[in-house]
Amino acid sequence: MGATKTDQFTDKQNEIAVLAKALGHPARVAIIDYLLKVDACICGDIVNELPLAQPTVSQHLKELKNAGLIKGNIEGTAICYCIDEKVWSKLQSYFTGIALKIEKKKANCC
Amino acid sequence: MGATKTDQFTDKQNEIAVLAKALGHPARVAIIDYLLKVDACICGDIVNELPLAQPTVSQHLKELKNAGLIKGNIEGTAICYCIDEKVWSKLQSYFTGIALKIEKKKANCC
DNA sequence: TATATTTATCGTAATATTGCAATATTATAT
DNA sequence: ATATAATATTGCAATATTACGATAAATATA
Repeated sequence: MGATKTDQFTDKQNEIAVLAKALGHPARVAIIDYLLKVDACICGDIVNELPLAQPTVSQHLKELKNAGLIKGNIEGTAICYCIDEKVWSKLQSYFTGIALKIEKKKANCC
Repeated sequence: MGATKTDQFTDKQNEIAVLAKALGHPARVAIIDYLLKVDACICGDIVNELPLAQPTVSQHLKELKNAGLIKGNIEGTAICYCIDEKVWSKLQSYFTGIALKIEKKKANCC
């Protein structure tokens, strides 16, 4: 007991859950914020931008990368982290879809 | 050690993280899916729709409620769960905002 | 009041996450 | 080759999550 029953849910449900979970920590939201703010792939500065030790930041970056939210390219001794564009449109359409469904009912609701 | 440093991040970052974390489990995504599918507030059936024991489902419902993603009204011996509309537009605009920012750059990126 | 029904809470075990110091790895520069 | 810089990995302690059986609480109905 204690292990998520991934196989009992649909691929789509698991995919959204993985992406949402990756964003489910303020440090990781902050990393995304920063990557968007500097409007470029950023090499290095991320650790200095966060109130956490270097290994902790590295771990959060790894989780964001595993989920597919960012990607990292090696640039000499530094690593260049970028927003990975692909999945973000999935998230946008997921939440836009929900917002549209919510718009359309209103009636049946308590 | 081991406790999230919530106070080191902005309210906005923490808010998104809380909402994302609440959706960071396939069972909770499935609950949202179901509430949207039946297109109404649903009293009762949720446990039967999920491959998990009743206490587990109850716990997931509680987490969704704590995050503000759903709300529950007592209806006699049953409880009526609904999508809570407020926060979903926040999520939509958060992800739409990101998608727009991603559209606008493309150039500076590796 | 007694019984059935529905949902919540408690207790507990298994697993996962968070954070950091210490260490290792990788690439550049000297 | 050696030193320097940047990032990753390891190991560990604290905390949180996940799941479920057992039990409690609340309401309806006989």
